[in-house]
Amino acid sequence: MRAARDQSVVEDYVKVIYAHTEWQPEPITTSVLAARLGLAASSVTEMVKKLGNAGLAIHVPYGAVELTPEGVRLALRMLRRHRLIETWLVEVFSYGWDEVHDEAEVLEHTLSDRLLEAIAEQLGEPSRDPHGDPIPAADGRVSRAEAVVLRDAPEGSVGRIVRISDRDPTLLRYLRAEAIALDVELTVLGRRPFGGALAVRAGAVEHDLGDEAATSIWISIGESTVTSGVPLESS
Amino acid sequence: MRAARDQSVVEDYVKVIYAHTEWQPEPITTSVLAARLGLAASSVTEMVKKLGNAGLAIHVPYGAVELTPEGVRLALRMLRRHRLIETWLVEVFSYGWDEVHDEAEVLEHTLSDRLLEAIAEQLGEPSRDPHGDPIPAADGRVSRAEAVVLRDAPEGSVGRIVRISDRDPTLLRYLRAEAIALDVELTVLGRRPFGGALAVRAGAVEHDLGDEAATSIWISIGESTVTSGVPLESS
DNA sequence: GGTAAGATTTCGGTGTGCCGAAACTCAAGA
DNA sequence: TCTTGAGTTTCGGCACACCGAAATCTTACC
Repeated sequence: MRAARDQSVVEDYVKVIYAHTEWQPEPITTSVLAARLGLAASSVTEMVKKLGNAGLAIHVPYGAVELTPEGVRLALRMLRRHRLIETWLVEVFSYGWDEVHDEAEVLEHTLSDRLLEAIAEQLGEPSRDPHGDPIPAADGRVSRAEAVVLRDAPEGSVGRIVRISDRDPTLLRYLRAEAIALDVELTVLGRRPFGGALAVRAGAVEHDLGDEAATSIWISIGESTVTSGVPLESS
Repeated sequence: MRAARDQSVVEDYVKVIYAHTEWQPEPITTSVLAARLGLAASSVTEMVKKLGNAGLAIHVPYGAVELTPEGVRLALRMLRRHRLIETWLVEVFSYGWDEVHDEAEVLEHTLSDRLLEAIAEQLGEPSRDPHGDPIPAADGRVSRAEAVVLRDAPEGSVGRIVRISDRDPTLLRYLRAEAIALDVELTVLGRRPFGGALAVRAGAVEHDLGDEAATSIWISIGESTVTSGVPLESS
């Protein structure tokens, strides 16, 4: 009976489904979802069916998985929690930005709303987390810089780093050591031949970035901002 | 597989077993344990057997349940977590002492050691929680005031309130409204006839306390302190 | 010492989320 | 159009902590 009220599995699925479309448009497939969650594909198929019954997701068999508005609301709630907690750990407890993910992964499911909102207030309702990901407001609104992933940025373009994916802590440590951080201005110099590294200039220093780095860094070429979101009410 | 590494059920059992002997000597029975945990007696019997196999408890069938040194270590660790979290919620987030229990009950299982110790440091390593319960040190030592439960205090005795059980939030709110709090000096005036209320004086005010209150308040009639505990190392 | 009441354990069974293997679907290329 | 293999779902099964009912043990009292 314990798991009956343990919402956290559902929360994880929904969060990952949503996050997948946050910086690119393709909806997620069950196998990618399985890989992200570290589960067998068969488990995910079953669970996605349950999400469907719960009104959180829509899944055409053999097709992609998409969230209902209800699912989006829950996902935004979880993303708000995750990112507020990450920010809090960095600001209040001096965690490194490469050290916050695992702790947030657990706490996002267990802090009460009351405590979470108290923390948000102490932090002054921040709008982005230490990696540049937007923190949804309590009402579900999200505002983020319009951005392209570095790999797809045209040669010669100049932009400000607005997001660095937190998927790989090793990469985060490397980037920090190289002084590649949020809000740093980057110039895309060009790509080395034969699918090689991407050459960029950050400040006065030039770097050759591998594919993992080039797909983890997002730059904003301009100052436009996108606002979206679904009200959180019934979550 | 999720529950395989979910230690929190074990942690709850061990914590309750230990807490039962914290302020009185009788070891706990499976039925009392079941009542405290809100579970069926049969479930507890089974789980206690597993605690035995795990080397955390000793249970002679049909007898009481006692912790091994290993079990005590885990229990102290959990009590430290629970009570530090309660203290933290009161100090940093202005929770009322009647509001902290449920949140702590969840978070004690989910905060990392790193975060917990950071919190302890911010609080200045407190030695007792908002209800007067001792907070075990990180090394497992416990120091608490020697105390008797109010119901058993001899008539005429004078003592300082050193602990108020947090089991019933309603009672806590009532006591707060009556200005009966930690460190208040209490005089036991006597018992009303026929198992009636216990009359006490707190400051200048007299109160008639029912049995629930009289078994929830502990007073120290002297200044002696008891230190105990088992090193926490391998927990 | 026997016995009944109460406490405790055993037993069969449940829901949940997970897994691997087998069966199935679909789309791309021949 | 047919084939094929990658991707997906179905199926049988597992571990876990739990439950109620039935069986068993203990203890207190006669």
